[in-house]
Amino acid sequence: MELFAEDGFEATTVAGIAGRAGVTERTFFRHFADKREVLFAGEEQLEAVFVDAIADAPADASVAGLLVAALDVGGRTLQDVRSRDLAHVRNEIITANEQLRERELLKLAKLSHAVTAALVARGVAEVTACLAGELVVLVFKTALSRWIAPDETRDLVELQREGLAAISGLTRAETV
Amino acid sequence: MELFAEDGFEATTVAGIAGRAGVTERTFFRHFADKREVLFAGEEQLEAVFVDAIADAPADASVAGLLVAALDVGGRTLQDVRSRDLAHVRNEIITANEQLRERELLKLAKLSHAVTAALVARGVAEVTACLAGELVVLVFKTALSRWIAPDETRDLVELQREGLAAISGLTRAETV
DNA sequence: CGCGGCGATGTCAGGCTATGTCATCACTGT
DNA sequence: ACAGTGATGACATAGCCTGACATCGCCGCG
Repeated sequence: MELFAEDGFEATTVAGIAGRAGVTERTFFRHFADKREVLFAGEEQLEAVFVDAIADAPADASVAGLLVAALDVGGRTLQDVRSRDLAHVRNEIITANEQLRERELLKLAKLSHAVTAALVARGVAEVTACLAGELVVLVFKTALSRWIAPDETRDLVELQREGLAAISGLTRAETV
Repeated sequence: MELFAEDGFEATTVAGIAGRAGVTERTFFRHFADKREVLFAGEEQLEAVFVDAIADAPADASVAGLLVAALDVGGRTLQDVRSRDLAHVRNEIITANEQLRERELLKLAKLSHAVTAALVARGVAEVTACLAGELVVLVFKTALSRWIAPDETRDLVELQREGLAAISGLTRAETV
């Protein structure tokens, strides 16, 4: 993170990172699949939080209820584990580089896929679950990008609920 | 495409592609930014179609109307320019490789961004436009993945309308 | 205590992607 | 004929990533 913030992602070499960490380049690649992965360590854990929230929801919950549950627990967890400042720096690095943006999108897609699978496991129809999975991630990432804004004071969970409501409005209008 | 389908994306080298095309490796990189980009040539044109559809919509169209307009024109264009068979092969190659999936996500994100910008240009509020842009792409890609299925007989445009309606149902339920 | 397995790391070699630089060549308008 | 322009080839090189093998410290076991 230090090197990326200093020189930018592309200008930083793996050799440089390894050197700063006091290991060899080869060792670096034993810990991270590739250079970008450094910024996405622990992503599977967040995934697990979303999945568990869906699995642990009340048996009589509606699909929409499951979405809200996943978002609430997921949003709260992220807030706890990562400070807004750190999230902001990380975000600066990522948005400054296309390769990293790409990787982030992949991670979000995986999250979406995991949520979909969790919904299917609860008996939600395939197509619905797929759309719902996408929706959860859409709301999550949109809220996240607003949450890290310096002048934003609202809660991540609150922002997520707002986003969901906005989508509801958009799509309700469209069917008229 | 031939080489990718034969040996897979990773196994094919740029030297191989260039050789098959009768040019040097260096020349390959003058035409494509990187190895993945081969499969995404002409993506900006699709983007333009969506953007133009929004720009050219009736002045009194609602936001939801703009979304439908973009999806209808975009979906129809893709159907015309790319056969289902070709789209299927291309899709097989892409989904088989994570790097390519990554790149596709980036392209879709750019499409989303372009749609958002087009909406903003028509006076739609920033936040709404952003969500709507994501929504358009979500519906587009979901419909696309269903359209290329071998047993699917429906129209791409039809599938898009269906997806939009499904989302509407999902989010309407959630606000209750 | 000595020993062998095991996991993490270092070392070395090498392939592939991607870029910079310079030369060449065909084409074009004057 | 000539200079300009754009596409290509030839060459060199940095940097990413992987495979194969050696090394070292730790731990349990006899």
